[in-house]
Amino acid sequence: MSESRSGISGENLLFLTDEQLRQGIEAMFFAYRGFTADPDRILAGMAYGRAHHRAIHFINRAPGTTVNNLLSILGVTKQSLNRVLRTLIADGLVESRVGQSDKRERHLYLTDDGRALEQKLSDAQRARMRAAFRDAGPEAVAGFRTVLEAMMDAEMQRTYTRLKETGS
Amino acid sequence: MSESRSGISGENLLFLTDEQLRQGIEAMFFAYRGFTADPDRILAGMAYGRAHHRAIHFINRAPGTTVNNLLSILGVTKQSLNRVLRTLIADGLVESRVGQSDKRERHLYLTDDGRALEQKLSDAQRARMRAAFRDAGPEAVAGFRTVLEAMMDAEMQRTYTRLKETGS
DNA sequence: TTGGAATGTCAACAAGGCTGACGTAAACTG
DNA sequence: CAGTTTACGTCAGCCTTGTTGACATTCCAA
Repeated sequence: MSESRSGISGENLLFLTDEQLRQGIEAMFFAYRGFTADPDRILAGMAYGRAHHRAIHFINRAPGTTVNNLLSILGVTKQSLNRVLRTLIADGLVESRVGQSDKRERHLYLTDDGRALEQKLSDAQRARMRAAFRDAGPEAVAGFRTVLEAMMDAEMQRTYTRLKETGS
Repeated sequence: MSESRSGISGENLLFLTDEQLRQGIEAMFFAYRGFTADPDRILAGMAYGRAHHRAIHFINRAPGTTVNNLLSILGVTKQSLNRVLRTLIADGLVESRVGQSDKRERHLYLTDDGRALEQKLSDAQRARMRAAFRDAGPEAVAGFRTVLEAMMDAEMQRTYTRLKETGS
């Protein structure tokens, strides 16, 4: 099950060696640390953490999203999300509007302050991503995205694609 | 600073637009969830969490590593790591041997039980990685690794490379 | 022999997950 | 219209995993 399987079939499968997979695993681990490092540093000063960043990111990405929708994107419980949203709303970074057609729903929007923080955080995160993309080149970037997409749960893959199409 | 910069230079820089970067960011977010999902599920049953998995992984990867070395790989405080190590040692998954040349140091090894758990966890994680690699193909995998490496902090890049060379 | 390094441990705390229970208002449904 | 379901909020309590600060021990090295 965890045997090396080099060069047994027609194509070259050396990239599927356990050693290669392990390197991929470690690359994910170390890279994710870098990925979150810059926004984390900014947030450390304030009373916010990574969870706030995620909420702000996806509210900005899909303005007017409902709480339930955000919940399914973030993959946490409503209690967990609520704790974060409560502080963001209290601090005037997020606005929660009662739905028009369905008044049970709350639609979430960033305020001007919220957008300002979002900019600051994603500028920092994008700067690193941009440097990495530039260093690696367009073909490496395409491969990067292909592998990441294949690594997602099926449901998250759909969410990711939906967001991608909404974006541009 | 966060302006789109498409097609201004000689080469095609469309892959560096803010929209592309944002998609990269979201891909990392969703993929990392998938990346940790399988081991997390296994660990949920036991009294262990992701921190235990990480410790076990790197002790297996570099048997005999000192606590300090592990600390710098994992990037947490000694108190945090110690809490994890203590339970692993108490449960007989990790063995801590006093150093021979320097008796202040503790060298860490997996026991047979520890190796068994490591196998179980990394089998699960590798299965997903293998499927993703296979779907994406060798060139995408190469790109994936190039971008991830460029995304790491410089220090982690060195750690990653050192481990990589030790491995094979 | 003394200072500093490596390690371990105690205490306290915070972020951010989780479950369970409960309440309210709105919408849906028979 | 009555009853059920849905969306959301909230309280209480728990867990893991991170943090600081303080302090003890052991041992190497100047």
